[in-house]
Amino acid sequence: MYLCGATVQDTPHIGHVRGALNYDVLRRWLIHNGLDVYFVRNVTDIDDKILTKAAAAGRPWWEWAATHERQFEQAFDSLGCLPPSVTPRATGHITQMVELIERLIEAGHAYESGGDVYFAVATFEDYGRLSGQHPEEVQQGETAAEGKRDHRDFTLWKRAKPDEPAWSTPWGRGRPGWHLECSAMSTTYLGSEFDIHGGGIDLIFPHHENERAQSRAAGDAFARYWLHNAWVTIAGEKMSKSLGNVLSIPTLLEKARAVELRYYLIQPHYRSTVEYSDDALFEAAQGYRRIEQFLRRVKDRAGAVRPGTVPEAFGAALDDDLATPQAFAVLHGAVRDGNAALDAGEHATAAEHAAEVRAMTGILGVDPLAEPWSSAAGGDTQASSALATLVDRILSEREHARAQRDFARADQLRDLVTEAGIVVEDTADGPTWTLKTPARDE
RNA sequence: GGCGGAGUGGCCGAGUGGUUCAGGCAAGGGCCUGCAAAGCCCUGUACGCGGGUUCGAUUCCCGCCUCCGCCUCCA
Repeated sequence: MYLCGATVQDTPHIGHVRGALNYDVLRRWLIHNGLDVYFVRNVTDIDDKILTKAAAAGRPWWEWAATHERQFEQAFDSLGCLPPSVTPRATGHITQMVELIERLIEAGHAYESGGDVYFAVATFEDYGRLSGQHPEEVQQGETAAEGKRDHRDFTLWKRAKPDEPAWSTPWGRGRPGWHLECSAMSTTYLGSEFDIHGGGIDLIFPHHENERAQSRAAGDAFARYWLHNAWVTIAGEKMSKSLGNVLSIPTLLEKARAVELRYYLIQPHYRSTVEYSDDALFEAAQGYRRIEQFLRRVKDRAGAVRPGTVPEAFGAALDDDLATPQAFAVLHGAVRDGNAALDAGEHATAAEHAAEVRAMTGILGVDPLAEPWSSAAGGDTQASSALATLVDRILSEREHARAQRDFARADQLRDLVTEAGIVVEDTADGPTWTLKTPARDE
């Protein structure tokens, strides 16, 4: 799989992460099915915007890129994305790009013009096939370059301007065009033909159309399947700096736990627009806590829970174009049935459902009992053993009081721990307690 | 101008020619509980508007309205 990763020009936002999460779920599902998934997520670390922003900040462009690359990596990691098999940077693959351009020029699909190299769109009959665009109808960009033979032609290599980073090539010094980078990096690691190429819906045209044109014109079969995830919008609009509605990951992680944010973003179908709202995020978090709670109940009352097998319906859902909404419905069904079994005192049945729940949440990357969430939660929802002993003692006192029907005393003791942020539950097997999960506005 | 997506019950969010059809959150009622909490059960009868096809349409066809995206190196 090849995923068009970030142009590391700014802080990652919820949209970047949404795409990454969709492909992470797909990847986990493929791995679960026994496939050997080689996952490439590239980094575009040379680009106009990086140069502009770095210059504005008075920093070297490479430092600017490295700083933001780190931020993206942290964002992906914090949300539980499996690390890619490889994370190629554009600047590390100039050699492969130059080779690809040479092949295209040789085949008559590209031409050099004043130090720039362009792809000749008219030489590739299949142009427009991926995006459904009719080349003759495409609006001409504002920056129509002078050296182009045809306004639809796009840049493979740009001649260096003074003071810009540049690499030496047979056509002079310059830097790569964006579309070219992905063609070169994907085939370098995945071969001339590979299975899945993903990215955001905006990349269909022109980015992916151009990638496909270049690579196929050069003789590579290229991607067999294309996946495009939809946007996260805010108040019905796409996020953008100019609207001032960009939701950065650090900001969001103040509102909800990382696993809850992940849960929120993978629940809708990847091709549906997610209309972000705090309320919707909090609702999703509530839904997640129900699952978390169920596993905790089972663990407390029926012992350790290991991941089991996934229900057939769950797999059928994911096999159908990654239908996560239906998959979640199956998951919730298992939680409900498991809870019911627990209420009925059927611990073995409850444990079976819990095992299914762990298997399913594992594929979705939100298993509360698996890394990284099990340990990440440690600081917040678990207490040190000394304090745990204290709470147990207090609750034990309360049980004595209850046994003697001294409910005033019992409630007093419960209030004591409740005020400390502990939630007490009385079950058929005795009382259990847990630290209160931080809720909204807290 | 070209290409594409969307309008579903209080909210989020699936889906389909008809009978139960999601699922979650919230709400109301019930069970359980000393009281709670958690959990379980029940309830709501929705599909932008106007036509058409059909025994029957939210789902198919036609028209319309509204919103959004891409064609500017933005996931």
